[in-house]
Amino acid sequence: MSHLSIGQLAKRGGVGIDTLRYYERNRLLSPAGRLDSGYRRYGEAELKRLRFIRRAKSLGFSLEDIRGLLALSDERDVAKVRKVASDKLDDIARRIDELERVRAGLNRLVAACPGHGRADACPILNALSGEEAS
Amino acid sequence: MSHLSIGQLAKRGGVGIDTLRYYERNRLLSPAGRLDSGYRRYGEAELKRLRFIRRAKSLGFSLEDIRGLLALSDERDVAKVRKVASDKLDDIARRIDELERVRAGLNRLVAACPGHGRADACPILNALSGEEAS
DNA sequence: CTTGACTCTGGACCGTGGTCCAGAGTGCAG
DNA sequence: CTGCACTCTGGACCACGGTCCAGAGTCAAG
Repeated sequence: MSHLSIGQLAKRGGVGIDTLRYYERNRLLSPAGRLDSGYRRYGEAELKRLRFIRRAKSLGFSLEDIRGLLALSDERDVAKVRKVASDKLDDIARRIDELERVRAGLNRLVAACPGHGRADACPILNALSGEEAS
Repeated sequence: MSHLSIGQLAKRGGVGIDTLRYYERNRLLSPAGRLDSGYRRYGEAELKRLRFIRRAKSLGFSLEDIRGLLALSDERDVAKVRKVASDKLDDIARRIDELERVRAGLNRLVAACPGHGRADACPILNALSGEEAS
């Protein structure tokens, strides 16, 4: 059952050993057991859990989010899982909107800047130091 | 010329006193001078520079970017200013693309999840713990 | 048995952008 | 002159997600 050392799990999960110990400290992933020596032992369940964590992270969930998702998954609470995912989606949408807003403003400035000539005529510098609101 | 105390500059710039001292430590904004007591004194130039910093920050520039922009502005190097802004625009576009990618993936999962029923049938949990790549 | 690779622990450190603290000194209004 | 608000310094601390370290102990192949 628990046939993986921490190094082997790290390799199979594509993370560093320190990351696994960090996850353990932060109650995301604990070893299935320990040898008498204190060496951690992991099994297939832990590998699956580690992959869950990695996938969720790549979808933009924080480790705290993931701790919640794992708990909901253990409780098999589909409605709450959906809510967490849906909230994260809103969060991502907000971040995109904000970046789009910034992009539009900056794009306008870059487009208006000839890239040469007097500094006084550079719309970028003017917008940054200028009197009027951006 | 240097009629502003740190507290007054902080108020007029909309930042905290500690932020000004932090900017000074990080070579972004230094006082115009000091009183014999060691109290910092700022003038209009520093207020303008502070507003420049705040505007640039709101456009997504890091403090390190801003340090560069301020130097370029002092050198009146319009071409380089334009390049920095243009690079930042690329950076923002990349971040937006990445978020869009994540949003699409998560959106697909949320849309497919009925929000009730067996946990085994929840596409979100399945995607996170599942065997196939997301 | 030896050797080399692995693992253990607790704690320090990274970058980013500040924020907060104690203890001492200063500026200004009344 | 008193009192209170302000400012000074150096350093610690926050979140986030790890990464790295020393010094000691362990495992497994040869």
